[in-house]
Amino acid sequence: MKYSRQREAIYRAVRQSCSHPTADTVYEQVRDENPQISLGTVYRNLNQLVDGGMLTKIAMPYDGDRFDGRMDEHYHMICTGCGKVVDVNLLSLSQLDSEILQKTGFRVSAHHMVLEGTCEDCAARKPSA
Amino acid sequence: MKYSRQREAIYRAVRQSCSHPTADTVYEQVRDENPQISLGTVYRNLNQLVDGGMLTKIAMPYDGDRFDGRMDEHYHMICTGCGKVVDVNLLSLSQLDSEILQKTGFRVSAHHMVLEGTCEDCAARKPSA
DNA sequence: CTAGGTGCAAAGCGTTTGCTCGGGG
DNA sequence: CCCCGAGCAAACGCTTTGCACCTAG
Repeated sequence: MKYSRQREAIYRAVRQSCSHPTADTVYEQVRDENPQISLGTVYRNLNQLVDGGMLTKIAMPYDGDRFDGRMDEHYHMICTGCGKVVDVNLLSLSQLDSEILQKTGFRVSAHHMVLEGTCEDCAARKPSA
Repeated sequence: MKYSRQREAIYRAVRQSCSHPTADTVYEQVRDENPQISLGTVYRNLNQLVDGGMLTKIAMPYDGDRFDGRMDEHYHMICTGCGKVVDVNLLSLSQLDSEILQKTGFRVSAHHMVLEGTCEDCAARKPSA
């Protein structure tokens, strides 16, 4: 892959962020140091970086995709209060695939999981929710 | 909710199907007995039925939403070979929420999970995949 | 009679793509 | 020098919405 200043900036923006940004958020941020960049370029590069195994795309239910610089297998939770997206480390899901294979013959190759709920901050802010 | 012939037909179409149809597939099917129906009406009614707790919407990663007449909690797997979407009954996921609450303080209220892989039929058809 | 539903078409939104120009190697 | 990438704008696919007419209750 040929180097470009824009891709470099996009890659850095996602890696440095811990908010699992959307393409649009990356665009906003990258424009600071690169005012001429276009949204199309951001999408193109995000997809290239995903294809190249440098980033992960998170398909959010009912919302635009988000991007993640963490490449180890994990899942995500979205807070219905503030919209924050946080990581879930792999817990008891490891045996799931073999359990499914045994029971259904379906050989799982990827998980797309997003949990929805209320984060600690929002629970503290509004205990009734 | 006021009765309408169209909503009736849409509801029946989703309940009778075991293929987790998209809005468009429902549209195609309902047009047989209701040629004047519009796609907008199909979307409107599907959403009303989901809001009313009569159907579930399945957010497919990287693809249009699908609808499901099964209302008990379960997940879905999509075959990367043939695109078939099948049900996964709840397995060892039940303790996941409390595990997450303990470790992160995030109170889970909903799961959005789609597993990707190869179904038994496709595995038989093309053993190398 | 009237609130809510339909059909139609246009708009919305996130994302992709065709084209021409520019810059990396 | 050549080709991939950038910038721009138009197109795209799925979904929603505004509007005028219709229909269940």
